[in-house]
Order: sequence, then C-alpha cells, then structure tokens
Amino acid sequence: MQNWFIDRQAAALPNWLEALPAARLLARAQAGAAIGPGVLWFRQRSGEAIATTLPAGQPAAGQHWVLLSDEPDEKTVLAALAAGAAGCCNSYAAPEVLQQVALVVGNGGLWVGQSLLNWIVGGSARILEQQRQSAPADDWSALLSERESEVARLVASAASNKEIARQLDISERTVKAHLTSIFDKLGLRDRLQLSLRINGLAL
Amino acid sequence: MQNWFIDRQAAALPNWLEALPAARLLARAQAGAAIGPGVLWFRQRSGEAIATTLPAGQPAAGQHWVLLSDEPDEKTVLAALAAGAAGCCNSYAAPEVLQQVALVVGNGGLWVGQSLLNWIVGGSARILEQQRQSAPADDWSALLSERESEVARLVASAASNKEIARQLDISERTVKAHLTSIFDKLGLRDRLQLSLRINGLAL
DNA sequence: CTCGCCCTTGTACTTTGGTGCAATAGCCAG
DNA sequence: CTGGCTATTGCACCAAAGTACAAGGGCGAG
Repeated sequence: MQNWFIDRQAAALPNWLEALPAARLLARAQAGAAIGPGVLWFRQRSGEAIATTLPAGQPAAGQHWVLLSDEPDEKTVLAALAAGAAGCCNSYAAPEVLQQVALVVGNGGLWVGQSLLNWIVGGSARILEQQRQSAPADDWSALLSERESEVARLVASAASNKEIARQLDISERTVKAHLTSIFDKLGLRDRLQLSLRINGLAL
Repeated sequence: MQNWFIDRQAAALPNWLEALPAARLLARAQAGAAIGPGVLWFRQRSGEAIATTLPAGQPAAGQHWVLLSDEPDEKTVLAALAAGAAGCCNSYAAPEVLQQVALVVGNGGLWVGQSLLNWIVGGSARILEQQRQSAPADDWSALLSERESEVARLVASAASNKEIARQLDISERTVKAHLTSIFDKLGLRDRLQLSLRINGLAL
C-alpha cells in the first residue's frame, strides 16, 4: 500500500518518515495527476481551511484520504469526513499511531479519535432520542380530548387566552376551563410548563 | 490477533470460518470469563435486541467488539457503537470483507458501512447546523446583560417569578424588572414567548 | 334511562405576571 | 465628575392566568 504525503510546501515531519519510510512527498500544486492508489495524507496547517487542504470531490477508487491536522477538533474531523476523508489525526502523532492509521484506513476502515466517536455517537443517539421522544409526544394528545388538544397546541405557541378564544370561537372562560382540565390531566402547573411539554422539552 | 465468534447457540456461518479459520466459537452463555484480548464478533439474529446481543459495559482493554447483524440498519449500527462496538457488518458478508474488518477493528479502527457514514456525517452536519442556528440563539444572550440572561434561562425552564427570586436571592420585584427589560430588548410580550425564543422555537 | 365524559359558559375570587414611577448604588468611559 | 448602563427594590396598579362552584346540553355505554 503506497502512502503519499501532500503538504502545501512538500515538507514532511520527522514522525511521518519514521512511520512510513516508503511514502512519497508531494506539494499540493503537484498533486492530482501523478497519484495512484493508496493512502493520501493531507496536512492541514494551522488556520488552513479543509476546502483548501483536501481536493474537491471524493477519493478515486483505491484511494483513501487522511487529514493530518495541526490542530484537530471535532468540527474539523467532521468536515474532513464530509469532504471524503476516512480519518483524521494529529500531524504530530507518534509513528506507531500513524502506522496503525495507515493500516486501518488502507483497508477501508475509518480512523477517528475516541472523543469524536463519543461525540458522534452521543450526537446521533441524541437525534434518535429526539425522534423517539417526538413519537410518544403523542403521549399528551392521547390523554386529552380533541378540544383540549387544540387549546394545548395554541397555548404552546404562546397564544393568550383571549386569542385562543377568538380563534376557536368560544368564550375566554371556556378556554380557561379547558386549560384547567389539561393541567389536571397532565399534572402541570401552568401554560409555560404545558408549552414545554407540548414542544417536547422535558421539565 | 485472536478472533472470537459469540452466538446465542454457538453456531458459525460458513463464511466466518473461511475468513478466520483460527477463530474460536462460543455460546453467549459461556462468554465472559474465558475471553482474552482480540476481536469479539457478536452475532445478532433477526429480532434480537442489541442489549441481549452485546454484553453490558464497554470492551475490556485489548478487546474490540464487532456486531454481526443479520439485518443491519442505521439504528442498529449506531446502537452498537453506543454500546461499545467498533463496527458492524452483515452476518453474511464475504470472507474477504470479514478479514478486512478484523484487520481494521483489531488495529483500533472503526468499521461502518458507507451508508451509515453518510448518515452520521449528514446527521452531524445537521447537528452543527442546529448549533449554528442556535448560535444566533446567542442572538438573545448577546442582547441581554448577565443577570438578565440568568433570569431568561430560568423563565425558559418554566420557573415562576417567586422561584427565580429565591434561586437568585433577589426580590420578586427585581425579577419582574429584569423581565420587563428582557421583553423590551427582545421585542417580546410575555414569558411564554421568551421561553420559545430561548428554546429555539420560532414564534 | 342513568352514569360518565365532553363542551360550553357565567360569576366571583385569588394568584401571578407585568408596567409605571421613583429611588439608591456600583461601575466604567469620555 | 458626569452621563449611561446595570442591579436592586418599594409601592401602586392593571391585566392576565388560574381556581371554585355551578349549571346547561349532547352523546355513547351499560
């Protein structure tokens, strides 16, 4: 598996060469045509944008991209993945780490730091949770009558009793009656708690 | 790198043995004590939950978990990652694929399908977008003073004036003063609108 | 038919929310 | 130092929210 380091100025760090002595070094300008299959390591110096570091498009068949970032963080890694990279690690990582990354990525795997993994999984889990929560958001509507649900939805969007009354063409007193019933059924204190409940935000 | 297949009934599929002839096979009941470092492949049969397939907790040091799912989908893979697995692939994957997965995971990489990668990256991009959108949720905090922001946050979580006063150790009148100022600065009518604004729900 | 639930409304009352006016005090910049 | 912003509070007042008690009519299950 051939490795290619691609840097703005075709400069290699010592740990790179120690890890992968057979790798070739290219300046960003020369990259493009001459590169065959293998792992392409792109160095992102401080302050450089992903867009200038990584080529446009996606890796060619047989190619795998890795971002070598001087200052990696979650957003950088995600952007790199989105841009087609199969991983991201610190430019100054130990040679052993680089060798492992080369092995993993070269075989089609992903390499991301543990913290990012947690972040992704946590974030995705959060998305799933939100989806799960908005499903039993029918929780409340199941407990309420048709009319009560209408009132509840209006309250949740910050309508006043007067406005609700006008909109449903009933008296303000009736709106209050519905609300009292709603609070009772859902165990809530006031319209603000109701709003949070309806909008899927735990109390 | 030792490989272990762990199935409910200690049954192996032919492609597993072809890919990793040196692997050992265990029934789920026997798993636990006898397993050393290496890659642990857990087979998830149709209808089985992740929780029953994968052990509780996280992998021991030197161990890497892979979920072999009969019917993998995005949610399954995410759940597996959240449960400590380093990857997930189809139970019936070709032997070459399994070998690659073993290599990647055994070296600390992640193995997820391309579709899931897109999903994660897309989802995370969505998260970032949400954060960016709620960054102009700094919109409100930028306009408010420190104290006002505290009050706003408390209101947004459905606290009453009395509760806020107690919590911030100021008089209820002061809370009201802050609120009036907040409404004025943000162009809002009442605490319910404030709550929606703070919680990132458009009016 | 009776019981329970829903929808409706009225009067009256308490509580909470929100504003106006005013005052004291600290901090910081011009 | 003076003006502006922030934080604090009091008193008074009005408006909105919420509750208690009561009562009418409709509708479906037993």
